[in-house]
Amino acid sequence: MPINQLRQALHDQGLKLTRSRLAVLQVLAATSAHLKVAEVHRRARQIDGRVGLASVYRTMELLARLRLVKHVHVEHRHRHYARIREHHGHHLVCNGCGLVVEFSDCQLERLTRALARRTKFRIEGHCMEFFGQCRECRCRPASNTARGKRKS
Amino acid sequence: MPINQLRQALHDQGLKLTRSRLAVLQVLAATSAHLKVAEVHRRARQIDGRVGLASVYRTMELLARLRLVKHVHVEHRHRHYARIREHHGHHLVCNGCGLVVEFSDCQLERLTRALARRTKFRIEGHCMEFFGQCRECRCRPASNTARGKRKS
DNA sequence: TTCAAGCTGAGAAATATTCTCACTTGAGTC
DNA sequence: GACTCAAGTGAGAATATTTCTCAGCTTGAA
Ligand SMILES: [Zn+2]
Ligand SMILES: [Zn+2]
Ligand SMILES: [Zn+2]
Ligand SMILES: [Zn+2]
Repeated sequence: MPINQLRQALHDQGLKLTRSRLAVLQVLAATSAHLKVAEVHRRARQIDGRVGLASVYRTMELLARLRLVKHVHVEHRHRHYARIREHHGHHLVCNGCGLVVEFSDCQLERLTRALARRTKFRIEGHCMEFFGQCRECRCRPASNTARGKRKS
Repeated sequence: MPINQLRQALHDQGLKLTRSRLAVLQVLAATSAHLKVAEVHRRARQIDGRVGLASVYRTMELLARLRLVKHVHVEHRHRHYARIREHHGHHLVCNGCGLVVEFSDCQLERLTRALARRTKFRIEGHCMEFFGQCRECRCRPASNTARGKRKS
């Protein structure tokens, strides 16, 4: 999302484009892996040393509300986020290096309808994720720091 | 899963069927909603007052390893589990009362193959969940304690 | 420049989960 | 039943993550 469009989106809700938010956005723009909040914070500080952890939490929550990021359900104790670029995006996640590939052709409409009919639920949404090993991690199984990324 | 089959499954791994585990299993057998660990603990204590919280955590982890329960990705701060009955089960979750309906016809094989081809990932698994309102909660939107269940 | 929300960072607080350890128990063997 | 011992336990401490609080700072508009 271009920065001016974002500024507009924030403005529409009476929100400001602040130092901290800019730093976090730069961090997200520079990676294609999912990150835990503490890691976003660490990287944001390299851009602007004054950014506080609480603000990163607040910003990630805001970005999730604006649908610019999304939880990834890796089985860690902490929350991981990945960027969203596509409108109705789902994620394919590499268990080795954290690389995230997005796709939007989830083809779940038919399943949704069938389930709704069968269960009498009003279905309001779904989450779907795939996980595995990316090409790079598959070819280099010994190293667990592919792409120079540490665990995060 | 009948109790003797479970005893056998535990035995095969050198594990025991203990008081705490039995209490947790009874709790799970008695509900069709997803539960957070603290709630499983509360209910287990009604069956056997000596059950400790740590044991419930350990038991849920064990049951997840045995594929008898599974995480549900509700957006709370704590972990929720739901029973698994079907072999390759996915969950449809009611946001109102926590009711979980299981289904296994996920029809993702084709999508999996297409994604693998396109991204060069080796795909090792997926998670998929649907959420919405069950019939009962849809008809009674004012109350948030449908089925006498409190938040958990 | 001035102003008023909106935001901020720091640290405290709340909450969830894991760990530790001395004691207990389940289940096999006699 | 009594004996054995590894597996399991409960209590509470420890750890980790996330949220809250609040006095002061910033952003964006006038
Ligand atoms: Zn990888
Ligand atoms: Zn979808
Ligand atoms: Zn319901
Ligand atoms: Zn499936």
